[in-house]
Amino acid sequence: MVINFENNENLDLIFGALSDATRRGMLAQLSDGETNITALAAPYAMSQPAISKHLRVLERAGLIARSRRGRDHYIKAIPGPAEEAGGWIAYYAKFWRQQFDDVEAYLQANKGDTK
Amino acid sequence: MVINFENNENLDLIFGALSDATRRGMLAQLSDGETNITALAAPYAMSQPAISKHLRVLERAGLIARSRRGRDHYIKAIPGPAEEAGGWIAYYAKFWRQQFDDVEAYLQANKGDTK
DNA sequence: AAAATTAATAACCAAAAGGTTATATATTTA
DNA sequence: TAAATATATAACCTTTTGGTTATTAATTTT
Repeated sequence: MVINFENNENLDLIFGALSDATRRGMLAQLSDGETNITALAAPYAMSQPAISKHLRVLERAGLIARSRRGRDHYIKAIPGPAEEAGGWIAYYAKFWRQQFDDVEAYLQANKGDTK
Repeated sequence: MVINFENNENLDLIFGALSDATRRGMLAQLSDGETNITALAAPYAMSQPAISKHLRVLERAGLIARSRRGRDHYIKAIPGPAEEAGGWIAYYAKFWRQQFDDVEAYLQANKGDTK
């Protein structure tokens, strides 16, 4: 199965969601396991609706799932989408790295040359 | 050396830069090597200033470098920052995946249980 | 020297992002 | 049942983003 990275709208949402420190912090916190929103919000000096919006962004990107138990909403991380985004980076970074190192090697090899 | 992922403003810029399909397309194209801006812009149905702005975003994120030869600007990808962002994902995805699979395994194990 | 090409910059616009306060809804606790 | 708690939604505001056209600057080609 070849991954189709081109024109993938999911990647817009996933990378967009990851581009904010508050949301990355929430995801980091979720590496300890499922939490309710109040606990997730605790570290941030912002209003409750702001937290709610950040969670919607993460949800829309498919990075989290929500389940309700009474009045509490429990949030957990879903690994798939982030892995997909990580895959995009890993795929292309290999090529960039290759060229980068090639140029380095070339410069190194021709270091003592006269003009 | 332990990487400090917390409160890393670079990640804002890097993930933000990666959240747009045009910019991802440019980076993908740069996996073939250095190109001038005209060639880089060719696939996109947008004005030249728009291209210029996308390149500034990539540059600000540290994802590309520019060198001038005459009137041409040549662009190449710099692998480091993207690798850093990939590292962030890889680091946390491991935890998310672990929990995700643990829950799966639990549900599987208790499949036939009566209430 | 004039025309063409490559790219940046300025000024503008609409939509999206990230925040706020006020209010509503559901559930739990006292 | 009344109060407290957990969360969402609505309405609003400011800044950022992604695009445009018009213009400018530098270089190359004719």
